Parts: sequence; structure tokens; C-alpha cells
Amino acid sequence: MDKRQQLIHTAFNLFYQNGIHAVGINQILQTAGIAKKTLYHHFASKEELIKAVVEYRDESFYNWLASRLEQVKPGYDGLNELFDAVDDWMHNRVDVLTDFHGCFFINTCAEYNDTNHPVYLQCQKHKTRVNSLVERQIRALGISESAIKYITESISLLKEGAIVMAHVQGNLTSAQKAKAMTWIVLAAYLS
Amino acid sequence: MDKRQQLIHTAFNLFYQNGIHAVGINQILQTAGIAKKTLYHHFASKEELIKAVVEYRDESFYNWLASRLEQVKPGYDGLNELFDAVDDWMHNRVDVLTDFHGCFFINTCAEYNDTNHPVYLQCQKHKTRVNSLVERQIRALGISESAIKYITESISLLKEGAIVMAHVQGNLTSAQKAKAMTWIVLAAYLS
DNA sequence: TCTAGAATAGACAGATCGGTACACCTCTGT
DNA sequence: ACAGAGGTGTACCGATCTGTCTATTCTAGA
Repeated sequence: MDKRQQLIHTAFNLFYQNGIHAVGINQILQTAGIAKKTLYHHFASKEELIKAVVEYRDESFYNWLASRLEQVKPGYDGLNELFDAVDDWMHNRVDVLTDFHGCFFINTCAEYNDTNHPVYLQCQKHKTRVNSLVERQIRALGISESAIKYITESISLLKEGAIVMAHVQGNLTSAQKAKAMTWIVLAAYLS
Repeated sequence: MDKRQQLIHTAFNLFYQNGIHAVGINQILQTAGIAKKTLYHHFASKEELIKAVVEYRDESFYNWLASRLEQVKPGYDGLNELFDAVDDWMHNRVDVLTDFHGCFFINTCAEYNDTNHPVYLQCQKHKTRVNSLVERQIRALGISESAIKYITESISLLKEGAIVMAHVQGNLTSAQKAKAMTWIVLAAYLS
């Protein structure tokens, strides 16, 4: 097993559960059962480890969502699948995403409030990638090019709202509510 | 000027801008120009200061929003005002809320991921209070009691989504989008 | 089999953390 | 006038943080 990957995996779980600033390097090392020298052999600093962790989560989350959406037809089916996937996530029915603690990227932006910070930019990039998955569904509806961006952002807003409602308020019905609103909004915009 | 209030105010600004765990006590003291002994005269620990800061933000945010909503008729006008208020907030047109860095309570929940932590519970309580303001608007529409809760949560979801979109993705059109969706969703549910 | 790289345990450095102690100053109410 | 509360400045404590260093062991490929 790759020690580097093991460190990233352990660090992510601790960061996701406790927040990045609250977790020290020694805690990561102890949990992973890895020596400090090994960490600094693979990463120049804690900051570099954090970047690798964010990149890891970006990849695994994006790949998970993309593969779920590939199983259905783009468009209406894809949008249903999107919110069902989020619903599965917040109900801890997705093993690869580990126990739900809100969106790791939203949480991380809350800790790195500086918009120019590289970690913040990584989080924004992740959101852009996920938005492109949403856009692919909207585009498949065959609507005008000018409306695609507006509707994509609207649906993404519903998705973000559902995640936050589930995390902060513990409201696990939020994904289904967002899904219902998606249908209503689309019906209105496409009539 | 009250030193205690001065400490809370300074601490909030630093916490809101940099995250709670990233800000040390010495930084707060230096920024406020207050001696350490004074801080520990008013607060038993940093934790107690944090609780006071969250409570302060809860009060000032709630009071601001409530007073905005009191200026219009509950119901449709109130919902318009709600999203216009959020729009003003994210565009830094509201002095008492200081520069927009997302929702302080969402950010704080991201740092205190333990659902049983007192600070986390404070944040949930704030969201409940704000939700009651939304509910008052929905209730004024004269719809069935059973639908009030469902629709209130749906509108709150739109509000949360707008805040997160603005914070993480820097999309400052989100409040207006949420407002537009609110009208569509209400029209569908009330027809 | 030999060697180079990867990994180990743990001491250590320097900085910063939250929090305490001490001596002194500045108001204010009676 | 004076007592007591609030505030100041700073030294200090132990703990913890990131990161370095040394000395040693494990392991895989030429």
C-alpha cells in the first residue's frame, strides 16, 4: 500500500470530520500509523498535504457523481439522478464519500476565507467542474444557449442549498425538496 | 465604551474574516488594544468568548433581518424583501453586517463539525430563528397548515443556496435567482 | 548479494497557543 | 478621601504546533 495515498486518505477523514485547522500533523501521523519523516518525504509542508487532500476529494467526488450520471440519459433523467445521488450521500448510503459532514469544499472555503488563497481557488475549481456536470443535463433539454447558463446556476443553487440544509439544520429531506423544485422551475422556464 | 462589547466586536470581525480556529487570543487583544487580563476578567475562556461572539452575531443578524421584514407587509412583499435583503448583504450594502464572507453560522458549523457541540447548537438555533421569520411570511399567504412547514423549508433552502453560491463561487446574482425561483415555486404550490 | 531508497521511532528546535500571576494605574460612588 | 472594581503591561507556565535531525531498519531491484 502506498504511504502517500494512505496519508492523504487519513488526513481527509480527519479534516472532513473536524475541520482542517483543528487537526494537527501529529494526529494524522498517529491515526495513520506513519512516521513524521515519511510525511515530509512525500510533502514539503502541511500546506502541500492539504492541497493534495483537496485534490483527492475533488477527484473522488467528481468521479463518483459523474459515474452516477453516466448511468442514465442526460437531461431530465440526469437531473433526477443528481438529486437522488445527493440524497444517497446525505443518508450515508455512499461508501466512497464517507460519513456525511456537509460539502468538504464549502467547509474548506469557510476556513480559508481569503478568495486568493490557492486552497480556496481549488474549491472554486471543484464547484466549476461539478457545475459542468449539471450544465450537461440542462444542455440536453435542447433549450436556447442563452438560457443554459442561467438555468444551470439556478439548479446548482438548489443543490448547494440542499447540502447546507442537511448539514447545518440536519434536514435530510432537503434533497427531495430541491428535486421537486427543480421540476417546477424547469416546467416554468421551458413553457 | 464597554470593553466586553469591544472584545466581542473585534473577535467577531476576525473570526468572520479568518475562521475561528485560525484566530488566536493574542491577535484579538492586539487588534482591540486590550489587555489579556481584561479578557479573562470578562470571559472564563476562549470558548466563552466564542459563545458570546456567536450570540452577538445571532442577535445583530436576526434583528437586522426582522426589522427589514417589518417594513413591508407579511407574505409576498415579505418574501421579496427577504431576498432583496440577502442581495444587499452579499453586495456589501449593509454596514451593520460588515463585509460579506458567507454565512457566519454555516462557516462555524464547518469548523465545529460535532453536532452536539454547544457552538454548533447555537448555530442551529439561529437558523431556526431565521426560519421562523420565513415561516411568518408563508403563513401570511393563507395556505393550509400542513403545507406551511414544507414550503417554509423550501424557501429557506433557496436562501441558503443563494448565500453559499455567492460565498464559494462568488456568484452575486444568486439572491435574485433564488427570488425568481421563489415566485415560481409558490405559484406552483398555491395553484 | 549488495546497495539505494523508503520507512521507522523519537528527540529536538523554535514558535505560538491558551491561560495565570504580579505589580501598578485610573476611575467612580459614597 | 478612600475603597474597590476595572484596566494595563508584561513576564511566565505548560502544552502543542510545524518542521528538522539522527540513527536505524526494512525492502526491492540490479
